[in-house]
Amino acid sequence: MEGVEEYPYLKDLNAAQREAALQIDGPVMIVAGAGSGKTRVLTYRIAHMVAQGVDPYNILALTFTNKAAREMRKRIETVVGLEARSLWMGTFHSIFARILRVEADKLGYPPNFSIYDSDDSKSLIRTIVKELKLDDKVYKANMVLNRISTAKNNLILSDAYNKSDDIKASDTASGRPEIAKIYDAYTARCFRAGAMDFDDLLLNMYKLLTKFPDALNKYQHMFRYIMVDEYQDTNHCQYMIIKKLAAVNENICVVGDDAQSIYSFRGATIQNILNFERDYPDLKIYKLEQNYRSTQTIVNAAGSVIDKNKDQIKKKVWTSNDLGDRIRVVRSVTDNEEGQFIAQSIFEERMQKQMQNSDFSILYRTNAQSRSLEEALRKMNIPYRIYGGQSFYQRKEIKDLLAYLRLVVNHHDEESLKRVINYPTRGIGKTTMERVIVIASEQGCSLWDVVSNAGSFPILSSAAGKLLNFSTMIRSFATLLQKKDAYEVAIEVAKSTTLLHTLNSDKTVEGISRYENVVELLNGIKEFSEDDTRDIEKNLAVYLQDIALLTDADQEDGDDNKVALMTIHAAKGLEFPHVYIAGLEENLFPNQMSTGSRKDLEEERRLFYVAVTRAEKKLTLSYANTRFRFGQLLPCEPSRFLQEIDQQYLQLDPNNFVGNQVRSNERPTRYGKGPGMQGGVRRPPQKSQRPQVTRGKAVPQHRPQVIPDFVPEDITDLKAGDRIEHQRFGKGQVEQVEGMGEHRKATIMFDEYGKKQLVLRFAKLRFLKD
DNA sequence: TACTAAGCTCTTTTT
DNA sequence: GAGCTTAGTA
Repeated sequence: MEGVEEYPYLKDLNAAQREAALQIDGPVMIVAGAGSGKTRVLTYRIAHMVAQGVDPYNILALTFTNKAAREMRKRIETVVGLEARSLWMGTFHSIFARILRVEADKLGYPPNFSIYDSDDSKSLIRTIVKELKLDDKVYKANMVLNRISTAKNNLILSDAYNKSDDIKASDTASGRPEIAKIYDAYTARCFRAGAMDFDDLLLNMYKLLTKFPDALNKYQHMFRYIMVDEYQDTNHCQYMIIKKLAAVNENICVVGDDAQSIYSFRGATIQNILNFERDYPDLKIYKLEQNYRSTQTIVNAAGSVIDKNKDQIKKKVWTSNDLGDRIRVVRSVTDNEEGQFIAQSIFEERMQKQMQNSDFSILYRTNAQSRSLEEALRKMNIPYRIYGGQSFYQRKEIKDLLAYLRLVVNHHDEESLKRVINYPTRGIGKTTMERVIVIASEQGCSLWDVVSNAGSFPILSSAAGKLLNFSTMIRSFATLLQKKDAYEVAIEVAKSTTLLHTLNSDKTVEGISRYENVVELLNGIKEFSEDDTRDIEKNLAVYLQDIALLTDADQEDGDDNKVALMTIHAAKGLEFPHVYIAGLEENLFPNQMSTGSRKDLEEERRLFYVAVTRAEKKLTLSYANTRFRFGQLLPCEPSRFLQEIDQQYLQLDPNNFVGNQVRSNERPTRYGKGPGMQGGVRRPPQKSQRPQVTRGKAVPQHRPQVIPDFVPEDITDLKAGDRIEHQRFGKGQVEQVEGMGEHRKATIMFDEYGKKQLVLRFAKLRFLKD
């Protein structure tokens, strides 16, 4: 190809990759199988643009995770140099937040708008449900938020939601006719608080582009080249925004793999790929099918599973790599044993093959699974790092300080105000806050407006002084914003609110760690203030908006050599020489919530595909016969995926049962009652989907015993030595009973939980006659 | 109003 | 097991 010698980096690409990288003009779709060098193509594509004289400032590259964005920026920097800094590269949410900050006034938001995370959103929904006097058992925050989120992702505003008969019918059918009202109130309240939730960042971007032609024009010309990674994971709103932005230049390139679409719960739809072909009939499609990452065994095994899906674009992923080892399948008796096995195995591999800790990764379906794995790794002194899970920024002490800072920047931020107004305690209790909330909704103003004018509301008279002190304090912090940097303001807030002092005086292990966390946060703010590698403003408001979109996976790893633990979702885009997939059990992976419909099951299968294709050299699949879940020890059955994998690729552990496992005919019941998730009851799996019952060794069924009636009267003559059973903690032996009458307390040694002290009046116990 | 223990409810995945 | 609510007590 002409001129290629000028760009030595192109030597790193194969023919298909090179074509895709060189085609920088016009609409392009790159269908990239797992491990096919997608990031490499994108990197060199951008490098090539810059080499061709395109100003990086005119390039917009959207990714789904900060990790992916940072990774790509780093790679581009090594090819292009410092110029890469002015690239518009980041997640949808962070790029749009940056733009909306500039354009906020057009939409009626303050430039310092707060970003509500899902906890804030849920808490707001809870308050609204309460205020509307609706049953919070029916209108569960999670469920309502999902519903609102889905609507927003499909560009259905609360007006339209109210007017749509379809929606009304389906909400009524599911027994929740008032969702429209909640949606209304939620939107109004967020707006009143000067806050956007995650979905609003997308939705408002869309509004900006549709309602303000000058803004549309500006960004259409600014983003001459647009690239979207993981296109299969975009939702309708994101699709529409991209379409708008690309409408003038049509230099748009999307990269995706339908087999790795694992975010449909977030509104992602395969429809976007089909729409893309329809919208740009003259588009060029490049298929990257050669896998450079994994052994033949792994590539083929992954293929043998994903082939079972009906919804897919057929493609043949292949590799010229070695055949490699077979995939090991390991059975353990309990989840703890599973952890021990994996830890042991990593230990041995590391020794025998001189591998690094960072060569290993353990993947799982749900965050809760990390606990038993962690324990085992810790016992074997294997350093590990958990990605995702409870994020640093979700810890209480961190949220507290951040809430103060958010409130200083945006006084109207209701969720932050509610969080800190009485922390540390300053005598503003529940009753007072309830009154404040009532006044605010009567007056249609924010909580801050009420708090800072507490004197004018007689009903608040007793607390007025305290409320005013609080608002004066917050205001005084706000005046600092002008003359001091983010770090100085944060320090001042942490000190004057006595937050730092309170934490520092708690000398328990947890207390010290909380204090250290806050100090770490403050250091983070300092770093941010001093960071000059990014071309952005550096005040507190920007910092807050930045970190609102950060997850724990985004913290710098440094040079650490640790085993990586994460959910499969978090593992997307990563690769490791040796991967363990833990918890391959029916109802866990595939997840219970997803075994109802074919679509859901196919998404689980794609998830499995993603997990398997993270492995380069070795893959170990693991499952346990029993697992502690939902507060109970439950029996587990091996995942159907173990049977779906072409058995020729598997190496069965001598003591494992895959293929000849006896299964119970009964599915474990879903926890809790009531209809299933979105829109009614899920169908039970079809008979044919169920793996067949064949001969083999029976697994003991540890079905939890249901104890119908715990009657407190039964235990009036409880005494030391009695064997009892508690509704929650199970069986145990009474060690000591103290106190008289109703106020007696018992110290009980529970078999499962160790020693506990219970107030007998409340304890739901019954005697065991062994 | 603040604090505590007990009880209840949920338990997928992420920005 | 975690996070939240409720009820009782100080």
